[in-house]
Amino acid sequence: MAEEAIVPAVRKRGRPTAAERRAREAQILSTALSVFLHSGFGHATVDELAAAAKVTKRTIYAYFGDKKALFAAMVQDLAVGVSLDAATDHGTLEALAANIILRVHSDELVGLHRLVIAESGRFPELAQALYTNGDARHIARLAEHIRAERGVRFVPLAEPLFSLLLGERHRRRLLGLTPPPGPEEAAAHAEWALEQLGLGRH
Amino acid sequence: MAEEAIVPAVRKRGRPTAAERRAREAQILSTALSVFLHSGFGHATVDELAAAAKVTKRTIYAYFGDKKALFAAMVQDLAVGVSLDAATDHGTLEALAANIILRVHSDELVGLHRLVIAESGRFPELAQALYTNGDARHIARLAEHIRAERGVRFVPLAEPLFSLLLGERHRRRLLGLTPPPGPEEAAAHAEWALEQLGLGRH
DNA sequence: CGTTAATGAGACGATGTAGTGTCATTTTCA
DNA sequence: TGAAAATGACACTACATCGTCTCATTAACG
Repeated sequence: MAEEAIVPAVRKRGRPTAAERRAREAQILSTALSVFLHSGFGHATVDELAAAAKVTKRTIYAYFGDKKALFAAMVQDLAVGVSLDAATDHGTLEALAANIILRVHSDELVGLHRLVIAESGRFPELAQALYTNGDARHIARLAEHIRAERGVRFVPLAEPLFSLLLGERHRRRLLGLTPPPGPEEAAAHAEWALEQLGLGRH
Repeated sequence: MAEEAIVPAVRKRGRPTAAERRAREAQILSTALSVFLHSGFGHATVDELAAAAKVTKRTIYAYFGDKKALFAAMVQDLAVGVSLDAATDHGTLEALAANIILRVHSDELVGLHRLVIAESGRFPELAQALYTNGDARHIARLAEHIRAERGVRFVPLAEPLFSLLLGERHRRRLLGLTPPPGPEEAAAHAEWALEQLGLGRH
């Protein structure tokens, strides 16, 4: 997604400074994401990964060892950044719910889930990392807001609420059958889900 | 899974009868499932598929053309058989719900979903087939039973009910993080889901 | 300023695997 | 009974792609 790093793209020979080295590493990890998301682990070639990062294969192998290690490093790196942006922290439960819907339908998260589901046999630990930093965190957020805005006795509804927020729409999205919803759709669906569980604003 | 076909394994030369041909084709499709489920589309080799079906590559190519066509034929073939067994037709809504939970957690359906999600970019039509013959059919069954046992005004709850029946447990199952539930767990969870939506037996 | 680390460029070897060709063999079908 | 279909066995081609190697080049570092 983000083709531009903080430091301008490094593309020259010679020994790099420490900062350049870090920038290059970040650049590889970042572009690897989009390549893996687009092609999957099996179909993405190392040449493709190198070209996307504007680096040679030589560098990739020097940095990460091999393709699997790069993949693992990428997912680990992402597991940190994937968590909900704190921007939604101060909204209402309704707003948070709508935001979560938009987030889980994003190309980034959908692609990551597809990738990890596909490779869950070969990279079991990645699935755990993704779930912990993704769904589990979303549910925790919902629980916080429910306690603050509806009362502690409604907290157990956080998980079913999350399930309803995703719903069939998200299953179809994972299968590539439906496009992501727009903001209005997300808001409407959030309201509806809250109603179903008796969490609607009365 | 089912290594034994109805007709004994065909392993001889010479021109086969029409029945033998059909049996061989079914055998290839059946063993292809287990191979693809185990290795994924990319990692499964045609030699592996041939060996599993006790057939030579030559025959596979004669029957299906190429690897992609075999994969497509397999999913098409399965989409028909994957639908709920009619055995649950005469039970209560509670029993149907519990049965659906067990079914969607089965190795077969979970593996199929993983496969199709992984290849959704390359085989979009397979995703549609799987959804239509899987989830969509489950929801339709639920709707029928809800109308018959609870009243027509509750029919719109069929879809959210299905979402709750799957819930986080099923998402974790897809990621390989949780084993399938047992019958008691499934029944308990079904009751709980029905309660949440006001569909519980009172 | 010389040494050396790090890289670009791209050729290269090794390997795995999709798909085909050949030939003998066995069985069906006319 | 004879021709043709279908298959097993398996060598073989074609090709993609992982990972390494060589060499020149540039800049960091002592």
